[in-house]
Amino acid sequence: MSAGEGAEAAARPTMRDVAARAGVSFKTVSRVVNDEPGVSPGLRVRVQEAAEQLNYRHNLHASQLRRSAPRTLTVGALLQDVGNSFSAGLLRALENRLRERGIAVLAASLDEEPDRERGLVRELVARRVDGLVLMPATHDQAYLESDRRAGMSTVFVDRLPHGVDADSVTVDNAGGAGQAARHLLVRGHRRIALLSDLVAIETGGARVSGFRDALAEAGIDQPAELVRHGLRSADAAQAALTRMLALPDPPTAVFAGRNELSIGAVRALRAAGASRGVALVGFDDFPLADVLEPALTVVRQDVARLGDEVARLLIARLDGDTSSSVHVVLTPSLVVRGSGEIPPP
Amino acid sequence: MSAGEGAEAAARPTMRDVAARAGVSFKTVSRVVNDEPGVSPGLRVRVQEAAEQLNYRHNLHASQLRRSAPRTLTVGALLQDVGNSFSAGLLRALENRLRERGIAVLAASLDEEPDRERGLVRELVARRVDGLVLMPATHDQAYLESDRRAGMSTVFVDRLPHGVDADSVTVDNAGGAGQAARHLLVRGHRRIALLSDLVAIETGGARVSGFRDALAEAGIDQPAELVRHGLRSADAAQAALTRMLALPDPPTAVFAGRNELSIGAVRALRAAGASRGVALVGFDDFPLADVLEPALTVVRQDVARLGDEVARLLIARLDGDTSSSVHVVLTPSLVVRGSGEIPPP
DNA sequence: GAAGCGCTCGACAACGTTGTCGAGGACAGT
DNA sequence: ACTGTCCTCGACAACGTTGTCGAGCGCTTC
Repeated sequence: MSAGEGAEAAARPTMRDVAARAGVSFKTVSRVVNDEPGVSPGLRVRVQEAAEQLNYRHNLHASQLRRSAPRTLTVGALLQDVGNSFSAGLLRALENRLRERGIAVLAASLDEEPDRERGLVRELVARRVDGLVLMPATHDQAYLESDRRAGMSTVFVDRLPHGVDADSVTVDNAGGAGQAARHLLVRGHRRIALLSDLVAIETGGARVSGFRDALAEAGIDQPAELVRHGLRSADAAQAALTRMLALPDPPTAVFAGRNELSIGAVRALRAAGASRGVALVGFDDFPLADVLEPALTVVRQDVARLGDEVARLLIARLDGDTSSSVHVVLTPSLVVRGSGEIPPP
Repeated sequence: MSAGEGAEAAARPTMRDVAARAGVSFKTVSRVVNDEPGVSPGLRVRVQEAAEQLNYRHNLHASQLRRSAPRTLTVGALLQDVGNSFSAGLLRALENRLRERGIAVLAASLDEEPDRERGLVRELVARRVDGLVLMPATHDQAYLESDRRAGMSTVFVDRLPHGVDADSVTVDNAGGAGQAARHLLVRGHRRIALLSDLVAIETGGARVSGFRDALAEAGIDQPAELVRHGLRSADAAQAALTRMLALPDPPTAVFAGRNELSIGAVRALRAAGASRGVALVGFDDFPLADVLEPALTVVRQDVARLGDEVARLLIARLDGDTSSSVHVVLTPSLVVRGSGEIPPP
């Protein structure tokens, strides 16, 4: 209709077009665009005006292709699920630190699917990201080796690397779960239910073993009826705990290994009218934990801190730090709010 | 130490390297990598083996540069804050739909800062994203015009475009707030407090006017002491409502214009011991709204649906749809849970 | 006033890939 | 056996940019 044949997008102007309009060579345009020295002030403004008039936009792909030290100023963040509060908070913290350096973040979710991880890594490598932040869904990341050698910096987050020697920032899951267990034990609880996601997920497994080790130290052998693994959702946790509460000898306390499972547990206790009778400690804090009744006692991981550490390590690697791998372990803290301090009957 | 001078990253193999190893021309490698016809089966596997052995990785930047219909298969998502549940849920929904098409998402947060929006758009354009999903922080997006003409598809989300003719997917904020108001009115409330974020934020403004219009229709003139704008956080909302509850003639119901403000309101009511005495309706659902006591009645926006619609429109544009702009408006729904059904004293 | 220096600017190659075109060989039809 | 057609494959240019190098000019220095 208006311009040409309708759908045709006007071709973007290049440095050559700007050069023609300003009456200089396109190399001079390159110098101006990149703020390089060696252009007289008068010419510089003439070029800038020409660029402005033509709506010239620098092409980072062409630039990156030619540069001697190629940098896409892009990193990938492969997280468990960018929609959940843990991954989302982490992503946000990463963004804050990386943006200061002009680095953009390609974000994607893995949903605990190993194939998805491998496929997305391939894509990110094809896009030549400078770095990768990985919350792995696979159990062996040896496949990353060749791309790391080719210059892709990698930092693992929340879970340790396996089969590859890379930096990581994790949380002491076993220690945190142990804290939770002892918190309940000192208050006299002996029948404590354990709700857990897949133990194959590293963090979940560590929480389970940290928890059970603490019980074992106290000489308690947890019966199978009070343990449920493989709970993938709040609904599953709710159902599992509801069944336990109906046992002849129900638990007097509950430990939920992940925030969604805590929510399921709260619902189950609520439905059974046991909110104030059964103690509950969750792993992972979440926005409204303090306005529940009773307010939820949790083991909190500092997500912002986690993201900061990851960004710090990644930036150091991008800046050429080739020292040996660093493994930062953050200690989670127990936030006492009420639900975990309910005594046994 | 081990290889060369330490920090030196091994240069990545190119199609030429693969070609040399397979004993073919590099153009043949290109054909194999892109699954183009015209290569005999035998040669094809020989090339694939050579690529495998050298850990060859396709370079999307070089590819995109040369292609006649350049596509980076990347879109930008500029949202309010990728760390909050609304933006994060939206991002996740977008990702689901876009990944099916092999499109990656560059995500960033605007924090309601106009300069940040303009700067990030510049960056995304320099990266030649195929499309842009924008939850604008500016009040005029005319600056997008030239880039849109140059082929960047744009879909607005949550807020309408201004100064530019682009698709949008929004929620009927005024209608939703009106629903909330009428819900309280039919139960007999007359003194209803209004907690709102900056009215300059489009969605917030629409909610405020929808709410006040509904009150006006019922012949109610809301006194200034029951209205607070510019509340940027849960704490601010809590403080504001706490003051209102201390009035000689306190509100019998509260409408909170955003989920964080609802949380502040819950805390204020809790602290004043008024949880069961003052009705509360919030705008925006959030994960634990149903386990509060009383459970929170909210106006819910379907975030997944929002993301789906945005992705659908964006993909259509990427596929060359040049029909005139579409403005999808989703109707939010009132989720009745208890807090909004408390009668006036 | 000649030599030398420093600054500005442009010509050209190169980055890794895809698009175009044509060479060469196998095969079918006459 | 000859022509024509199809298929496979390679040579080369081009995408938009940066790196290298050298030409041209004005200025200082002895």
